[in-house]
Amino acid sequence: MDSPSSPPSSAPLRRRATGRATLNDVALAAGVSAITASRALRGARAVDPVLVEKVQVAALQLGYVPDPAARALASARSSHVAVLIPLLSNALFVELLEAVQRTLAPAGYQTLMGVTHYQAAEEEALLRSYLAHRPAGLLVTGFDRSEAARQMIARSGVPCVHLMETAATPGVYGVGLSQLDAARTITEHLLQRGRRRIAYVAGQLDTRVMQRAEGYRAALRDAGCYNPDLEVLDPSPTSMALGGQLLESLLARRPDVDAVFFCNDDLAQGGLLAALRLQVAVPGRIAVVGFNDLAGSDQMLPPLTTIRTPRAEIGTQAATMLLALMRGEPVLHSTVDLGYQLVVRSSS
Amino acid sequence: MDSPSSPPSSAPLRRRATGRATLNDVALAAGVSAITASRALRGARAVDPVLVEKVQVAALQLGYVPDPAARALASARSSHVAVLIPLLSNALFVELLEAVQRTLAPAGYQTLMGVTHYQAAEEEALLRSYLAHRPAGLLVTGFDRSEAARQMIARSGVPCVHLMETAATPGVYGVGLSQLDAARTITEHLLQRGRRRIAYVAGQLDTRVMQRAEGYRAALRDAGCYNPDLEVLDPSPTSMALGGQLLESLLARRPDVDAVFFCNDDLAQGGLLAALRLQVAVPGRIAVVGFNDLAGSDQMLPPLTTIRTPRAEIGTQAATMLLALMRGEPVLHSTVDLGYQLVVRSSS
DNA sequence: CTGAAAGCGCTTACAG
DNA sequence: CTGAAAGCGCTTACAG
Repeated sequence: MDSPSSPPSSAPLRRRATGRATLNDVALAAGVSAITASRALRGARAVDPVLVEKVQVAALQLGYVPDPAARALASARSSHVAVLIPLLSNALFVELLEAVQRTLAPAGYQTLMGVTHYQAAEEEALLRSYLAHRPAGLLVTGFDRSEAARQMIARSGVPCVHLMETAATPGVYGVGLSQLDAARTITEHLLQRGRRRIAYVAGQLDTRVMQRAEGYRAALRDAGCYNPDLEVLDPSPTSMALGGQLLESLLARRPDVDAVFFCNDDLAQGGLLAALRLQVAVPGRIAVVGFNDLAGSDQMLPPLTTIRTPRAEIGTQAATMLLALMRGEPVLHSTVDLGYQLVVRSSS
Repeated sequence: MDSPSSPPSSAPLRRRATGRATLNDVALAAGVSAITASRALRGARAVDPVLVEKVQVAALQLGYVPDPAARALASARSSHVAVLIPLLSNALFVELLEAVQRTLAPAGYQTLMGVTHYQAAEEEALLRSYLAHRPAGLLVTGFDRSEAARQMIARSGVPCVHLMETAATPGVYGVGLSQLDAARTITEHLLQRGRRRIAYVAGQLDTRVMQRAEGYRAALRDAGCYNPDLEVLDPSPTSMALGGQLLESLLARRPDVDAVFFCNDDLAQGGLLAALRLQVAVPGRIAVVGFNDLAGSDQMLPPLTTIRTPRAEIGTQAATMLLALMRGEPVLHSTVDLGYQLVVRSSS
């Protein structure tokens, strides 16, 4: 590293001493070359176990910590994984993110979070910015994105796993569940309880919400009960307040409705509270169900029937799959379907 | 993006062509030296406006994106800011985080999030790991941490701003509010409404929760109503379910209580639902108040009286302060108190 | 299984 | 206001 033949007369001066031990210091202390120290520490390639031991001891004694920037520059791979989620205000994505981070951190990867707000343009901007950092991997939510975003991902060559949905496209990696099947299941549950005029009340209207709408429709068509007039599709962001409003206007317009399937628990919780306020008996007059089983749904009055989605497990498995891809290990199943669970409580 | 003039075949072989334009390519195209291009692009030091223009045009044409790793290695400063929060399951911290990121991202900094779970050991581990990445700045929650953590921060020399609380320690930067004053205010509100047997029901018991307890005690002592028997301090993580349980056992033990101050809205929302379930009139028999004004509190039955904390503003201002510190700009006030707001709804 | 050389793409510090 | 030189701390690719 230091060429011994540069006599600048006065100062030996390493220009900016960082104070920290470098790989060279470790190599020197262990009596090996820098590259051997590097290999010993990374566990890459075969190195004489005796030397590995020596290097590890030296590293420990010197308190050596590899410099991520140097490593990234030399290897053209950073230790960052970018994770793009639509929203942070939805507990679902927060749990997903936490599970991802819990899996990636021990493997030495840093999570870079990006929030798209369900906007294609924001997703593109985030992708552009994060891809410039040459992340080692990418985790994105769902399959629905702009063609530009899709191409950026493809061209970057960065391994990418899709969260939350399942798709059979070969070469595309994903971990999730069938939103359609889950919605069909909970709708069938309502049918089995004898409900016939079942409304679907949705906000946000992102892809997954619309996939749920399809499941709802399929179940009702099969039962000969489908009525488009009972679909309430509002593009506003979901919230408890919106759930209450939508329920109230639905009841005013269609007093004969006997069940409401809210596209998520936020909306459903608000709907339940509005029913309480309006003195609409649940499940006496209307049954109410939600989707996701978020915190609080079991505390409602009455407790909410819903679909439990395995978001933590999705995060963990997606991160694990990404880890394999980043290491160049074979991934047997490019799509993993983690299923869902119907949680029947007293609201239906 | 693709350099149009890459000489093929007889390749002078840059060993690992990344394909991306480098600063040198930009400099060449602009007819200046690399260092001038660097300065022109960063806006550092004075550069002839004519040259700046040329460099910018060249950079644009070549689709030049600076390599963060190279920059970090050369300058010994990364573009990362580490943000340590206790929990992701509390909407408060999520909003804080989002505000921080929204402020930092446009300034070119990446946010590295860490979750401590209120554990000193986890915070130390995160600090150790993140500090190895030489972050440009640090954002931590509150002032309460282990001596080891404190020293790591101090020794690192990395600019650090503390979130959520206010403290007058010189040289220590913080943006927040007085948890004690806010708790005192809402307790006084209950006193003004004629309540006398006011309970404080808390979970988690982190520093801020205990500061609120102090505010509660101070207000009650001033009014001559303080009764330690009305304090319910449970170390469990807070949740709606816990709020319900704690209210129920409190009412069983002290049926004479006429108001309950829950340490946060999670607990209070659960308490309100439990009261509904138990047919305890609110505010008829007991008044109920919370803290933070989280989503849903305005939708409860009855809507919850609470303290609105300016967490988004705290995140924004803390990030802004950190930006100044990272740039070496003077920061006039090392502590910023953003206050709070008493939101009176029907539960009190 | 091990190493000498080169270089990743920037910025620092020093001159002019 | 501008630039030639050196080097940040690693890893790649090539030999042996």
